[in-house]
Amino acid sequence: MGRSPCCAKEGLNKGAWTAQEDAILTAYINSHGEGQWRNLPKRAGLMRCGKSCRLRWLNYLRPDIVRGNISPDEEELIIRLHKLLGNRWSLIAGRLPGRTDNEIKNYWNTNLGKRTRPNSQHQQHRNGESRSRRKSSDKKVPQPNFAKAVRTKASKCSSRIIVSPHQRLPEKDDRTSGPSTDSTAMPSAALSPAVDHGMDKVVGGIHSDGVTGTHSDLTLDFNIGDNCWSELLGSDFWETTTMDGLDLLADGSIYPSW
DNA sequence: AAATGCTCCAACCGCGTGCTT
DNA sequence: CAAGCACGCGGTTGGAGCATT
Repeated sequence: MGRSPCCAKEGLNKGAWTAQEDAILTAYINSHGEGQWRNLPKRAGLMRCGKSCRLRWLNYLRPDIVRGNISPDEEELIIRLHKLLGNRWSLIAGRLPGRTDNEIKNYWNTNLGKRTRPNSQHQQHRNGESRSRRKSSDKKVPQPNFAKAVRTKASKCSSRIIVSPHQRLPEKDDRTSGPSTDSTAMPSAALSPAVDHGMDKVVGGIHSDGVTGTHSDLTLDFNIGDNCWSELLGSDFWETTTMDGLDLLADGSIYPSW
């Protein structure tokens, strides 16, 4: 099938977003809502590709984004979910309220990936000569001259900043008050039905308070098709996953037994 | 203090998929 | 049914800033 370019590339800004662009995009989405990404730049008056706008919104401007360091609980959860789901970053992100797939992917590539497989090709690539060589030779189109590009680099910080006041964070605080440091326990917010991604439905059915619940409440309804099962069976999932805390039902759903 | 190397993350790119025409 | 469109996803890259020499 022929594919048209996502947008006309001529005259569009690329690279870092300026504060002004951020403001325009935020204002537009606040008043018109998300979606229609292709037409959004034109309507909002942005010299950006729709894709770029979408990415900027989803990864940075969205009000419910949680910024700051990944907590140990989140890290644990990421590792577990990665064992379970592989590189399905969006699915994993759906289990971590306020975290974006991009952020988790970056975190994995820079931290967890290294730790779990220290001699990986990825690390060799990132640390090896190929990268430094690329840096000097592979030149892309120079970025346009922005008046002031916003470097949105997240600084290291010891505390998390919650942008949205109505965003309930994982019941971290609740749990820290108790002795529950069980490594098998998923942060309960991770079970919130925040995201439901098509075929890989990992629908956490849990009470909205995210605290109480029976087994049926906690059922992770893996709506897995044949292909996905064969993928799972063919992978090292059953070797790498301890499955402690997870029970497999005959209907294919997996629920935690803690 | 300067040069060089490395890390991290925002942003880009290309592809797959579902929906619409 | 095929073609085109729109969106979402995962992999990759660029470059600022930090660390080391």
